[in-house]
Formats: sequence, C-alpha cells, structure tokens
Amino acid sequence: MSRCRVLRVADYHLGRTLESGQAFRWVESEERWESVVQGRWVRLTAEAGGLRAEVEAPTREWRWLEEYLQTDVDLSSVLASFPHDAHLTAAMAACRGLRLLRQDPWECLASFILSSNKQITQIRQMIDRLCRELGQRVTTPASAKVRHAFPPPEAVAAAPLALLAECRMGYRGPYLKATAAKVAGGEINLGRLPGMVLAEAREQLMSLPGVGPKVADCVLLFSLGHRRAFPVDVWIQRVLRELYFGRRSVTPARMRQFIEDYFGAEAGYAQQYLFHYARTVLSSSRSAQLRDTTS
DNA sequence: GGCCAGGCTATGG
DNA sequence: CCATAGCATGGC
Repeated sequence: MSRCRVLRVADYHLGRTLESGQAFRWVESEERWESVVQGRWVRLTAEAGGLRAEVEAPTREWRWLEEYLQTDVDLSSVLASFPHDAHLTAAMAACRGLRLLRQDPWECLASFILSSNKQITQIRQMIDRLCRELGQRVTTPASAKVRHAFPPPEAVAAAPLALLAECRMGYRGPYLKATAAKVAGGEINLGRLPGMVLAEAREQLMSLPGVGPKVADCVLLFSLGHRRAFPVDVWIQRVLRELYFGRRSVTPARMRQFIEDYFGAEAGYAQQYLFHYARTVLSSSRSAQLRDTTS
C-alpha cells in the first residue's frame, strides 16, 4: 500500500495531454496537475523516465491510473502509422508527447454534451459547478483544494432542471438530464460500446439527446477505445480545409470521406494532433499575420 | 459591443 | 443529401 508511485513512460507531455480539450477537470499549479480519477484525488508530476503519481488514500493497485493515462501505449508506433505529409510532420513536431486518455465513459459523455458551442474555459466551469452540486466530496490532502467526484448518471437524472440551470448549462441542461435518465435506466449500456464496431457504437450514442456526430466521436475516441473515431469540430474543419483542400469549401460528406480514406488506423490520434496544432501554432501565426498586415 | 465557442435539433430546399 | 435558424451563456 502506498500513496505514491512512479509510472514508467517515455514521451509523455502532461500539459499538452491534460489541457488539450479532451478532459476538463485537471488543474495545474507549479507544474503539478491535480484532478479526480475514478473517484480518487490524484496529483501528477513529470519526472525523468516517467510520471510521479500521488493519491490521498493509500493503494496497492495502480492499473486504473495507467489505464486512464494510457501509459502503455507506444507513442512512436502510433505516430509512425500516420500518413507521411508535411502538415502532420509539423503537427508532430509541435505536439511532442501529446497523448490520448482513456476516460470514464459516462463522465466523458456528459462532459461533451455540455461542450457543444462552448469555449473550453466555459466547459470547465459548467463541469466544475455540476461536480460541486451533485458529486460526492473526495478525500484530499489538507493542503489541496476541495474536490468532488463526477456525479453518476442517477444523480444527474434526479436533479431538478433548475439546478442544472444554476450550473449555467443553458439549453444543454435538458439534454444532459434526458441522457442521464437513459443511461441510468439501462436504455443504453455504455460498457458494451467498446466491443461493437465503430459505426454501430456511433449510431447508439447518437440516439441520445444532445449527442450528434461530433460528441459521439469524442466519446468513442476519449473513453471507449475506438481509435479511428475522428471528431470534427470547427477547428478541425478549418485546419483540414486549409491544409488538405486548398481553402476551398467542402461539403460534410466529402470531408468525412477524406478522413476515412486518409488518416488510417490511428486517425483519432492524428485528429488530436491536428486539433492542438491548429489551436496553438496555426492560430497564433495567423493572428501575428493579421497584426502585421493591419498595423 | 460584437463575434464566436471541441454542436445539436428542427425545418426547408 | 445540403444549408441555415435558433438555441443560453459568457470569454475575449
């Protein structure tokens, strides 16, 4: 039993991974990252040869955290599977150490229902309020901030809509509550989706209120192990149109076809690299250009 | 103050 | 199939 463990892994960038818009509850302070995983408070620090993990309740088992962080994924072979083009090469250089997590499916589903048409900072706020209102408090070190677990579907399904509105969810509140009721009532079993073919799992998710193609793909990729899932949001549309379609307008069907044909078995990873690349390198160089041409 | 955000649903071509 | 309005909220 121990409160601390070093997870051996190479090429793991905590900041890029935990703040890349796939998970929303990590808080950084002085290069240390804190969150709640599987109902347990966790703190992570980068260390030579791996990641140092601290928990508050002593544990003998660390598989849950290795699974969440995907420390046994060989990143170099993932990147080697990408198609060889200049854009992905640049994205790989800019995103070194960026990983995909494997999150809890319900938390991931609920989080991305809330994500629609919202900035990442606002998504974090909604989720934080939801957890404070409905999640169980978890034990933390005396020095750490108070933290709550992500509330289970039963708790969200039972919550009054007014309470969800107080979490500033807007029109997403009713979607979240209705989906929570379906999950809690067993109308959909998230645990069965990893074993299904991608198209079928996607279809099942899209039967839920507030879940369209983008949200479904995020859940498939970030929590259900479907590594060919490729979430297409406004950033990805922008970057694909710029880099692969010569800035011409593209219909959704054509873009979807290109994605399926081009990116290969680790398409989801390629998507995350392009997403992060678009939001950091490309958007900053674009605004620099704008400043140059307008001054 | 206006534009836009890791979109979805409903409706009309 | 495609395009678009409407949605609730607030960061920038």
